[in-house]
Amino acid sequence: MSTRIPRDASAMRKAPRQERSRATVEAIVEAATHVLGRRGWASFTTNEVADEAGASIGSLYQYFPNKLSLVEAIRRRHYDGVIAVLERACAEPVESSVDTLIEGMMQLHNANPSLHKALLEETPRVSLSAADVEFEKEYLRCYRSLVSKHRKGRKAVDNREAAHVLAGAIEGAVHYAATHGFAESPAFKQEIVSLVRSYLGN
Amino acid sequence: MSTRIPRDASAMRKAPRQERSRATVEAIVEAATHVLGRRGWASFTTNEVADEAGASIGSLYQYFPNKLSLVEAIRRRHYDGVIAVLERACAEPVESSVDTLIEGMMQLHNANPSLHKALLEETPRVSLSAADVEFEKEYLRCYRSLVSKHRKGRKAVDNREAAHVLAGAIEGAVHYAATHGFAESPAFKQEIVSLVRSYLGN
Amino acid sequence: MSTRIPRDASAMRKAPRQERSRATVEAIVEAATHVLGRRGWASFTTNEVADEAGASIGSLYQYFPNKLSLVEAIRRRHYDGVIAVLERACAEPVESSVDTLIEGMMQLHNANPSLHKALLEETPRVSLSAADVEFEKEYLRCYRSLVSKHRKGRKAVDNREAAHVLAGAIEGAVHYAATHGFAESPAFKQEIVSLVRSYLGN
Amino acid sequence: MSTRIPRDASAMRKAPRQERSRATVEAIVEAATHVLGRRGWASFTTNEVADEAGASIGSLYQYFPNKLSLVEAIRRRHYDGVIAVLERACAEPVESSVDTLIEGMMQLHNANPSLHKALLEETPRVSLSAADVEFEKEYLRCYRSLVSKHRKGRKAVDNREAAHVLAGAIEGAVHYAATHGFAESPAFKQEIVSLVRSYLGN
DNA sequence: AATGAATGAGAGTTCATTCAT
DNA sequence: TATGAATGAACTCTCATTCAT
Repeated sequence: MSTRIPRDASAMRKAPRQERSRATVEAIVEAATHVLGRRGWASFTTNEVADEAGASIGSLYQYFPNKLSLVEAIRRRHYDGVIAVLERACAEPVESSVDTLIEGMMQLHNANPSLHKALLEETPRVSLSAADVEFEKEYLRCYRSLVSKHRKGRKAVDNREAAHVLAGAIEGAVHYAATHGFAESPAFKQEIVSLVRSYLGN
Repeated sequence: MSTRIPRDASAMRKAPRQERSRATVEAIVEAATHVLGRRGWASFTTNEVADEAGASIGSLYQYFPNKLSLVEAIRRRHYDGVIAVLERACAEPVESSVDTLIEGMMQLHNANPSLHKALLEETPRVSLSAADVEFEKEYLRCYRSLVSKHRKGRKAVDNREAAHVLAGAIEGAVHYAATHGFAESPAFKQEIVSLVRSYLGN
Repeated sequence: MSTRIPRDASAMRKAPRQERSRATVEAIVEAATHVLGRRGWASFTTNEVADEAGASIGSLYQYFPNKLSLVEAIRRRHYDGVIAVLERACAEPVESSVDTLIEGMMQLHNANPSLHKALLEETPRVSLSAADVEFEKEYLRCYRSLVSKHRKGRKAVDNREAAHVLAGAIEGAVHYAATHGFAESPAFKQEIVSLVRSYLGN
Repeated sequence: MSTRIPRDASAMRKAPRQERSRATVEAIVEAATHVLGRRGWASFTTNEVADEAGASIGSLYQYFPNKLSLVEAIRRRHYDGVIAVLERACAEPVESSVDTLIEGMMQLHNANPSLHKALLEETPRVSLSAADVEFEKEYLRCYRSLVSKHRKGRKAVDNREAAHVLAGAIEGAVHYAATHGFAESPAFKQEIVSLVRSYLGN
């Protein structure tokens, strides 16, 4: 069935109160991650997720309002990883920050390539949940901070635009690497680094 | 039903021989394009495509072995557009080639944003059809030629790597522009151009 | 599952064009009638209907958009029967019209008591389909005509109100008879007739 | 799930002994009444009832063996109201009794129309619980008494039949009024009164 | 006595695909 | 060659009910 897309996919149906249920939710998200990586979105079924989590399908739906919300939970975790990498890079001195950034991004995407392919290329994006908006804001804040650190004296408006371009370009290059088998290549990584460096003027 | 993905998605079941058949096939691909843009992959149904094409579902399956092959046909057309842009850029003198390239890519993605979103973010990629491989080869040949034209005197191996990075980065930046509402902004386009120029050393 | 009620339950998804499909639709409605009578609404399942009709579940949904639409089709047939009885009664001379009316109504409800119980007491009513409105209009037209034939010289407004009351009362009495085991009793029928007669003033 | 109907729906699992329990049971029935009126039978869920009652689902099942028993409790209250109206009417002098009866019935059905619609048209009737039988007996006793008061000198057998017919007709007419928007109309009420009066011979 | 997490059978519905006409 | 009726596996999701705590 072609996955009628609901609008409210991001919210959890109810928060787990007891310790027991928190573990259940955790196991479900864990299982969903495995299943999505293994099968891809097209064959991702809620029953298999529940099975793998060792929970009943009923329990799954007690906490997740629909299939898509499982993937949104996974996406949220991915976002957390991205933000962490960005913040780590920002905290570095200028010289090493780009290296740290690209290294971190490559690791993130290469940790589970098929999962990220499914997440980025197959799963329908829900139309801007609150969490999405929050992520985007944080994400761009980091990129802007990075850009302005490298390009002292430029106009803020330009830096803002540059942050967008940089974000898109890095994501594209890293994703390309991950899907074309260059994820482990240090030379490829270096090449991305030099793309970023030359753009930022170092 | 979870869209069991077949292997032979790209081949057409049989080539249309008569004039009438060719028109039918054309109408079907046209319709598929509309439906995919309108509904997204999740609600893309072969019956709606046949309907919109003014053909019967039976006729559709006479020419396309399965649902995915419809999308592959669309993707092929997109590829043709990409190659055309690349070749146009290559044919230009060095100074204007980057501008032409980015301009062309932006137009391509912005002509039908929802279609491209569906094509790039939702539709499962068939595992390397012959056409895919062919496209990739041509695509990279163009990028390599572009890179080497700008970076005279560098080693071929490095240029090959640079071509990959450039391809990924441009795709990422352009896709970012298209999905974040910057597609019409000349300033954004200029920013991408300057990313590419600084990387290529001009 | 507690039968989320859809709004568009009355329309058929598509009209059967060929002879073959007309037969299928007919068989499905027939089967639905049996199943509803046998099981009641609570255990009325689309799969059993398809089974009993000798059709596949897919065929059923090709013509009926959802479970409720099956019952609406049945209800429409019941309505047709009611109208037929009313028109027959109207066509009679005044003296025998009430008798004919009650007789017909009793037969209608007693032909398949469990079906009518399910139809009238269990099945959710869809909020006023076009067919419903049409039926109500015709239904009341008949009752008004009946009332005014008996009560010459009364005001039309009063007759209109009387038609409503009469309709409700007859339905109630007949339904009571059917559900309490008096459906075959001529004495009971006569008692209803005398209720109606005394009200209409004959 | 298709609402497997249990036999023992009416019995309460255990009688509430303490004051607190009695309050809980009261709150649950109250909540069930609201939910049934608000949602209709199709979307009436035990979990929502418990929620609205401020009790846990476990507590609910401590006092009510199943979902249907909740509705039976509601139905019992409705029955009590009906009997009260009937007894009030019986206690009146002949001249005013019919008026009192119809007035009371109209009020009863119009107090919460959607609840009564759900109760009478949607909720499956359990096959003759003891309470049902008890109610029916009392109900008919009242109607018989009313009939015989008006129709002195008729045969008891006829009066018994008339009581049935009258009960059915009044219920039908009142229900018709409630579901067709005439519940507040004094003229409509008068019309029902005159139906009853003419039947009873006054 | 009360809680609420867990269960899971089973329902409705879709849609890619086939094949008789 | 074209049609469109027919198929049915497979999937999502609900909710009455139980039972460990």
